Amino acid sequence: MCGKGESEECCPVKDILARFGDKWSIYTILMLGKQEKLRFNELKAQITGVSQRMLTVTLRSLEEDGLVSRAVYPEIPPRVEYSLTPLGKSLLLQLLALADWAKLNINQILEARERYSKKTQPIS
Amino acid sequence: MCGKGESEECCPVKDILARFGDKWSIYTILMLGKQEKLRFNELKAQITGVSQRMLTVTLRSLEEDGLVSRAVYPEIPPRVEYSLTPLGKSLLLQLLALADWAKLNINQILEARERYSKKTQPIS
DNA sequence: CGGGATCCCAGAAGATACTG
DNA sequence: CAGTATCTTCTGGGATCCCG
Repeated sequence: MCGKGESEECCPVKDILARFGDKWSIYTILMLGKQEKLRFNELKAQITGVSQRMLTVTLRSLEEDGLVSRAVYPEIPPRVEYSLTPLGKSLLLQLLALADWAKLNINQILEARERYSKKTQPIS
Repeated sequence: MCGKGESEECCPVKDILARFGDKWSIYTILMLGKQEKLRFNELKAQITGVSQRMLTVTLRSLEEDGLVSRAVYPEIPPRVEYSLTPLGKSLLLQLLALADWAKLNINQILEARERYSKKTQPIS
């Protein structure tokens, strides 16, 4: 059962989602899913608002979980390429399904939000 | 394309996930998926570590997005029952798929983490 | 070029107390 | 019982500087 005793152990979902439930991980995975191999600054350019620090942190975390692999080429100037591991690709499939759901239902959610704001703030 | 210009608009995924990508939303949805109808304190008891404030906030947010419905019974003492809306149930399906993925791959991830920690800290 | 290290702040979230 | 209000504490994440 979930949530009765040690929620961490019995419910890996929470643990897993705690990892890529942050601001940038999912984005990063989706980007790497589109293009197979990307260099640091290519990724940074595509993820729009991300700072280099957060991208570094995110990539490290994904690497730690075995979702992303990091290839360093000892050249001058240095080159580092990131790509999804097989595990990362299998997660990608789930995220794409979730993305499809989101695209399909975004309007319903936006409508619900409007209805909600009108219900709580019938002011003016 | 995602991430080139207005990432919010072109990628509803991010927006959606920003909503239930927090600490408790997914848990809450999974709980409501199991039991159909739950009162506030029942939920609170099952979600283990959640504070009553965070549960309130989470439920409000889910209600606002039309994922959860809230039924208030004007009794003494008051009773409030929460349940998933049809939209919430459709999301539940996605989350269950994600949960399955997590359960299936949690070991690989844990192994990857161990490998990583040994790679970076060969100390002692 | 691809980061690591440090500083700092806003906002998220916990604890506690009060209320209809 | 199911919240709201307030206070405090903690953490995510931006800015900046530096280094191989």
